[in-house]
Amino acid sequence: MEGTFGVRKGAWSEEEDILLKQCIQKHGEGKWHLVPVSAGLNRCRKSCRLRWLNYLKPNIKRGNFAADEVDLMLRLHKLLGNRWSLIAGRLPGRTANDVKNYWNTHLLKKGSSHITKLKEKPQDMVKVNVIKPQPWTFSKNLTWLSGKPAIVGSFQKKEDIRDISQTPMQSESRINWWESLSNCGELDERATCTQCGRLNEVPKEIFWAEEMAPEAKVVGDTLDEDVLNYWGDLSLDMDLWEVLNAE
DNA sequence: AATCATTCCAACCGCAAGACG
DNA sequence: TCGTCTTGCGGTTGGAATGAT
Repeated sequence: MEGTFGVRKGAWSEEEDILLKQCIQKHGEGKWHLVPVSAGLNRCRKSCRLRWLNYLKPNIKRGNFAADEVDLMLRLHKLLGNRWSLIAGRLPGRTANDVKNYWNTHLLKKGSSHITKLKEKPQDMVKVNVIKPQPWTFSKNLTWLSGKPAIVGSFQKKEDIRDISQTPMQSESRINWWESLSNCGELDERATCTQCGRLNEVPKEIFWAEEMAPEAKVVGDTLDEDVLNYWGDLSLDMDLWEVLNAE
């Protein structure tokens, strides 16, 4: 399994995986042109990058796609076409390769009923009123009832609550925004969407909804990670919005 | 049990875009 | 402005696994 210049090709061995993992844990992602040498791998940089992104990277979700993942995939594909990386960006733990493979094997070839239904819709139905995503924050009167979900507040548009002068896409604002939240002591609960009941879904609702009025629940312990996840979701929605807005 | 067909997914390839000198 | 290098993306392929006969 050697290609030109003696570079190894084909399936990765366990030893190669370990070497690649160790290299990236030590030096971090990026600089792929340096990875084969520093990892001691007889592989091309593209092969290393692909192996990491599609298989070795932490938090990659294996196994079958859940029904809600498929549903979201179908909706996003309807909007974005074969832009697998953008679609995968909205499916936590799934890679662009996963999404593409799933689409080609499960949905495209088999003529999924979902696809059929979507194709039956007139084109003008597809063009939803996409509202530009905005950072949202919590109202000040939140109360958390221990152990049980309680509707105690709602998400409100940022300008109603706190002055956040920078937009999400301005580079430095991501950290500043997050730091300001974590320091203010007001944001100490996690939020789920009242419609789907899942964590971190509010940004998605912002993206999909034609009306911007998602009520929110407060349901859990303090998790800084949740706010960061929210922020990650929001920036992805901004990416999608920009793509759609450009077309 | 053997053979052939199909499915599925990891990996490869070529291209485009961005960074940089 | 141009050329080179690197990265990231989508399309495609190869082969292992599974199912059918």
